[in-house]
Amino acid sequence: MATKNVQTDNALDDEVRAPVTKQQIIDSLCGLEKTAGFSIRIAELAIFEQLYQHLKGSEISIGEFTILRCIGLNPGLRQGVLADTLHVKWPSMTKLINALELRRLLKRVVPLNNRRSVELELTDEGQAMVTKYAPKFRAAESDIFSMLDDDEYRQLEKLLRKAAGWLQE
Amino acid sequence: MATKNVQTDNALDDEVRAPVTKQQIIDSLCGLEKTAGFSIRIAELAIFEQLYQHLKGSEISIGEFTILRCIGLNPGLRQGVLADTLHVKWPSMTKLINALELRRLLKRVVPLNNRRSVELELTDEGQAMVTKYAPKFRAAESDIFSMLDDDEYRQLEKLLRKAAGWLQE
DNA sequence: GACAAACTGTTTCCTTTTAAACAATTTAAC
DNA sequence: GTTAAATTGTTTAAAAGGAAACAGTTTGTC
Repeated sequence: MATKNVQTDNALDDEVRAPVTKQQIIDSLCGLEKTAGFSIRIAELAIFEQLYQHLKGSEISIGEFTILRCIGLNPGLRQGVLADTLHVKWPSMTKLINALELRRLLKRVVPLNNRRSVELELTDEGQAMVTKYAPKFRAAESDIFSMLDDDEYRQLEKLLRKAAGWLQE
Repeated sequence: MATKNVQTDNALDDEVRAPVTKQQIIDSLCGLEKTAGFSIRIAELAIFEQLYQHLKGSEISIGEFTILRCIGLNPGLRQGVLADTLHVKWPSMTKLINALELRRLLKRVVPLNNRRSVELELTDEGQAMVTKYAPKFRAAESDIFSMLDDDEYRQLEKLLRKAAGWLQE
């Protein structure tokens, strides 16, 4: 009896299904209908791995830069609104803002008319940091999305913004 | 002296910069050039919050379903390749696969010709789970992306897939 | 064949993120 | 006015995720 050779069948199968590449796996799932949710997750993770590589060694992380830029463009922004906008939970935002405040990149201002809330403003150092790193982020973005031509990039941006905006409130 | 009223200036500012909505903050950042990286992150987070809501109470999470579907479409898939494809680290994949194996939704098969590696296959229960939940995921997807018409949806999927695929290897 | 190097996963430990409970302030109802 | 409910953040405890070190297996070199 050849009972010892049970696994041989699998060894045979191996030759059939052989080396599966990441691209083939992606394609197999994307071949199904309605898989933008999957695609957007994979794309986002891939893009942020790249962005992290581009910017490692910087004084600020991607998330910190985003927070500073939001505040710079919207002075007086409340902390909770910022958290909700960026889809991070309030406790996480508390820690992030604490760290940035300690580094004197932003200020907490408690307004007279609502002492529960916290309004955020950049310090001069914070503004300088945004100014310094904005070009680096733009360059990284161009590099990472080099597989798309200008039209495709704009189209993608438009569609993403429509999706994100719609789901926002 | 009115030194006590220092904060009054801020109270005045409040009226000017007033209530900032999430949409306005998104718009302020998207108004800049080269912000697809930001948009894709916000969109992805928003979409997965929705998807989570649609599917909470299910027997399997979004990630678990994705793993099972990948294995179902690519039987014999190696664990490390799957991890790299889905952009999770190997230790995380070990935990996920352990849990799914304990629930008897998949099998680990160690091939004779390479006893280092682990090939993954669905059990009948695992296959049944995929079959059961696939329609629910499709329905959730349709609902979540209802802001896009068919053309826009297909275009988005195409662009995301191009970006993800390009960055994959 | 024996030893070094590469491959493939796993374990351990630490950081980050989240959920749940808490505290302070304001608004609303009576 | 007082008390109940809503708003806005913070703290604490638990879960998830990742980096570094580890272990077993295979391949290549002498």
